[in-house]
Amino acid sequence: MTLKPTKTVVAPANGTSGTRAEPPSSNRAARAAERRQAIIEAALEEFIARGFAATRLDDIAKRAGVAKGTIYLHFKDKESMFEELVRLVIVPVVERLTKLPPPAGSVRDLVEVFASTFLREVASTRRGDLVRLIVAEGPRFPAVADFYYREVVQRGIAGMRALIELGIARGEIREKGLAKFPQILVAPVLISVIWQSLFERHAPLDAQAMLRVHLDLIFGERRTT
Amino acid sequence: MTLKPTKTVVAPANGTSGTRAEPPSSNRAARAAERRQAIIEAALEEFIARGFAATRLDDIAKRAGVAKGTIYLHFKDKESMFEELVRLVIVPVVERLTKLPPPAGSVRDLVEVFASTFLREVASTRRGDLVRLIVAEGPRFPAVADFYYREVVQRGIAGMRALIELGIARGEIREKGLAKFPQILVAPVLISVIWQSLFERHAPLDAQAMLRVHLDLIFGERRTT
DNA sequence: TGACTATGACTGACCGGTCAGTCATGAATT
DNA sequence: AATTCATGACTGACCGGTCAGTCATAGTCA
Repeated sequence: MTLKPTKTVVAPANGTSGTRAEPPSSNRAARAAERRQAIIEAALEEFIARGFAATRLDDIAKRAGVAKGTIYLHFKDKESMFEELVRLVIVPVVERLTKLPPPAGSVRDLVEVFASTFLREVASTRRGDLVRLIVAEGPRFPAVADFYYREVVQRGIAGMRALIELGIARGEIREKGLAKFPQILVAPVLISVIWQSLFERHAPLDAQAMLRVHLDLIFGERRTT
Repeated sequence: MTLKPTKTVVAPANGTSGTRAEPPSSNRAARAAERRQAIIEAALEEFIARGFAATRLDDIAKRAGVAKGTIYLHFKDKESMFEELVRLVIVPVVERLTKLPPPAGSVRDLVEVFASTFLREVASTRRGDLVRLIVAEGPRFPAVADFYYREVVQRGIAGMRALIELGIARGEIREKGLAKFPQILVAPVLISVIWQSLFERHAPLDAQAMLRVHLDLIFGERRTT
């Protein structure tokens, strides 16, 4: 025990209490929650950058500004930490997207709003890499793949199908077969996400523009009478 | 390897030695090549199943029926082995696909033949998982990502674009914007590959059928008049 | 309020297993 | 005999997980 690490000075003030400049939030539970959050963010960052197997808990701890042991106060082990992490990040996004659609306007507009939101919220953020991470680690984490399928894919497909059927009923969509493969609707968005994280530096892709072209394919050329 | 105490067979002179021996490859170079091939296949299998970091060289060796040291007679280390592996698997596929298109028939037929071949040759084989592997490990192996971009993606995009422009010129394709985003053309195929390796067990996907619907979108409903 | 104690969040040195890479040994080939 | 190839026991670095000890904080009492 030679040096006393600075510890307390780390946290950026939460700015709640004006009088006291208290770097660490005072309350114990609050501090714990903060640390937990820091661990989650650090872990996400590291897992995305290195993949599950190559990520070192020491690095997560260092990035989170926490000792390694602390991680084990919040998570059982590396594996369940990873699984829980995915849930923690996905759930709020799904919730956001779920309660999005205001049932008005043309189907095309609906889809466009939806997909654009997705692009903005997911494709161009850290969450985009999370999708890649799931693709990468899914086969080795059935629990993660299952969860992702149930919470995201299945719902997404169902929603898309409903929209497509509506579009067909209203005569906006000509291609009937599309209802059997809603995947086609989102394929370019997915491709954008993967493209960006792999080839952005070779050839950046204008995801929004690509999406528009794709929707033109499905709904016919922009018919803004 | 119960090898007969045979001789070389490489003999320059006429067959002084027995004209025997090929069940177990006799020639030394041939045997080495065989082992190399076995290592490559085993490694591919393991890397696909576990990812780069989690793959053990001991397992590769065991699967290849070879001692670990032997691997190092053929590859510098784990990392360059992985990179070389990707090249070794991709190159022949690219060659096959490159020399495929016989320039005849409608553009739609051309595209359909091409994509179907791709589905058959890639999506439903071990090579499909290789695509997922590249997506997974790409960010950590710039060399692999670069190679893949140059050899596969760039060429593929260029080829698709040429086809699309031809289709537009011939009036088969209405949507002009497609030429700017050839990615859209192959998006469903890529999605198929990823879908199969992640969700096959939840909900198998008829890739060929999906492809047909997608092509209907682009070329208009089957117009076999 | 101030002093004293109990709590448990947090730490980080440590342990044990794992695994990439090496190399002395022996076998096969020339 | 000399050379080339293959082997697998071995080494040492690395890393997930542990736990005895520390100390800020909350609780208790006067």
